[in-house]
Amino acid sequence: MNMTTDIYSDKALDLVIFTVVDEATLRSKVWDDELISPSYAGQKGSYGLSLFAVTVPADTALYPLASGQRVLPGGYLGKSESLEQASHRIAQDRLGLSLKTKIRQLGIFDDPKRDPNDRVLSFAYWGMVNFEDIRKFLGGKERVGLELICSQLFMDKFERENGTLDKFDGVSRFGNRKMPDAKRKVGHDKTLTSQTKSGRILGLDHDDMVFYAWRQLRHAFDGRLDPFRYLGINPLGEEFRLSDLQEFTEVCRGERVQRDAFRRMMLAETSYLSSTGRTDSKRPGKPANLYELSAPPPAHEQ
Amino acid sequence: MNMTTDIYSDKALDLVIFTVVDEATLRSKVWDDELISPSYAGQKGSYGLSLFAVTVPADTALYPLASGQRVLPGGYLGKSESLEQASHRIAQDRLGLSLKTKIRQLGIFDDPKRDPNDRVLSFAYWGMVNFEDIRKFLGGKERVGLELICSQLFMDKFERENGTLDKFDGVSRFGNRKMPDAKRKVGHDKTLTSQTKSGRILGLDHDDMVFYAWRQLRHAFDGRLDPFRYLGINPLGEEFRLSDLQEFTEVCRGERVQRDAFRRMMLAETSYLSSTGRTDSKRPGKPANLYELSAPPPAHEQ
DNA sequence: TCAAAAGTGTTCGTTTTACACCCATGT
DNA sequence: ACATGGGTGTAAAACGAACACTTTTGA
Repeated sequence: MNMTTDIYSDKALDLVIFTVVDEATLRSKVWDDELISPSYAGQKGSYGLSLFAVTVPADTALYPLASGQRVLPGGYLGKSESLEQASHRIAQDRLGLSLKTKIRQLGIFDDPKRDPNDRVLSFAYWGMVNFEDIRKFLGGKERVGLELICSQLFMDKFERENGTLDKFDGVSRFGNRKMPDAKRKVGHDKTLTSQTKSGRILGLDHDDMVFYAWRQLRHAFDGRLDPFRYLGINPLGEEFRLSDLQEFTEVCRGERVQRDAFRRMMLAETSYLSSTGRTDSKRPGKPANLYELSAPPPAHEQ
Repeated sequence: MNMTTDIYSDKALDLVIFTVVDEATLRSKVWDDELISPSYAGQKGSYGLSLFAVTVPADTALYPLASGQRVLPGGYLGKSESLEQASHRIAQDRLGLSLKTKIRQLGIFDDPKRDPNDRVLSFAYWGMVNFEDIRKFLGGKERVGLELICSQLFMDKFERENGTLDKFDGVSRFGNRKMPDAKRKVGHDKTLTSQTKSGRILGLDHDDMVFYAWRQLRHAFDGRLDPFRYLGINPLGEEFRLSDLQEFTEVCRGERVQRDAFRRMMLAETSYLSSTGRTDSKRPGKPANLYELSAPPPAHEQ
């Protein structure tokens, strides 16, 4: 616990902390519906797995431009700490969270923000935590909550409104990218919340931070490399169904994968999975083979 | 011309400015051999195209840790300017260069540097300029020079010493990445200059900046998207041979491409090239068809 | 006639995609 | 029996690497 009072008030860090949780767990473990946005109240249908980012209400004194809105947890850089250390301290101070997971630099955000009189540079960092690790710190005086980024239900809805998902290189509530049109000579076309009719979700420029952090998160799941080794977490537990891993992947990437193709890719020679030999029949249908990560995600070294 | 004296001395910007030039042009237009590193003096054989980064001697007063070494051009952030503006002003002040090209953020470098008593955060930016635009500012009181990153000759040499290039996902004087082994479950293995026997090239942590900027530069050339639209320059002139574009690509990526495959990819339906109908027979061999960019790189808007 | 570089045809193996079918369980 | 998801076979299509061959110029 670092009682840094000696801080640079012109150097802020904002954290995009992702977590993935299924609807059933969320409903049973989070009692305060206001902490989840959009709220589940009166919501029909099952969400399945959902990807969230941790948010807090904007401190009106510090962020006059964002009063009443929610923002990413942030803080100032201490004079005697590295950026990496600061990101861990801020997670600890603001959320109570001990980040054992790997955290990565996203970039510098230069937009006018917070006190408009004081120029503040904002360094964004991102990482993913297990839901269990953030769960107990939700709510409280700080009103720590979760903002939905993508879910199975969100993808269904998006598909109904915008046609098939495979025209997109990933969709989320914070924006998406259209696939290059094959005929057009230009690259991907991105759409952020600032350009949609529904408008911005968080205060300040934090929607952009979430969007770009999410774009980086997606990289954890391309190729056949172990995403959990990259992220430094193990959200699925000791052993899991392939379909669980698939759902996890789909929600993080904001796109659908074909079941048989996914299975074959994951079970290829070079895979990071190994069969445990056991099966699970807790759910309807044929019992599923269970798999585990060949190498556990390394503990985060400081 | 911005006479900013009001600066943040704890916020620095360093610029990785790439340029590509062929040996003949370099020899005929740069009279001072000391500005090119490694020097051409006594060098046999043709370099062909080469990729360089712009460097300056370290200011011993400002950078006691790097006295005698060369470093990237840099400067401090002004109180009234954005990071983007600062990067342009620094290019102007330090080099005389009007950056009309697009410049991109690379990241924050937090290492101890410059005055060891004063904590300085360094924001790295990168971009590519046409050789003609930087040429006239080489030399002078500031001793502006070029540091080789990759060239056809470098790749030849590397190939002789390390076996075939296709085990690597790009090679350069500032480091390389080995391809994932297909059997191994881990990702790419990178080697930076700090880990090689030849050791670091530039002072401070600027080798790392060059390496990571170069890794981003490589992205301009993957896929079938127009690299020059991405970079904001047009280094090949109005019309060019496909083999010129190929050499340019190879030197920037630090890897070889098969001639026929390259041709077919570039001339596919979705290409960013269009034939001008003219041919060029200035060089030996069959006259080459000339091509142009379907869309010119957009002028950089400030 | 030869070297040099441009440009094309064709093969072969791999990867991707799609679709269809079979399997094992609980109700 | 049948709904529900798990798991596999297979074939068409797309892609990529490799190789060999043809073409057109200057020397």
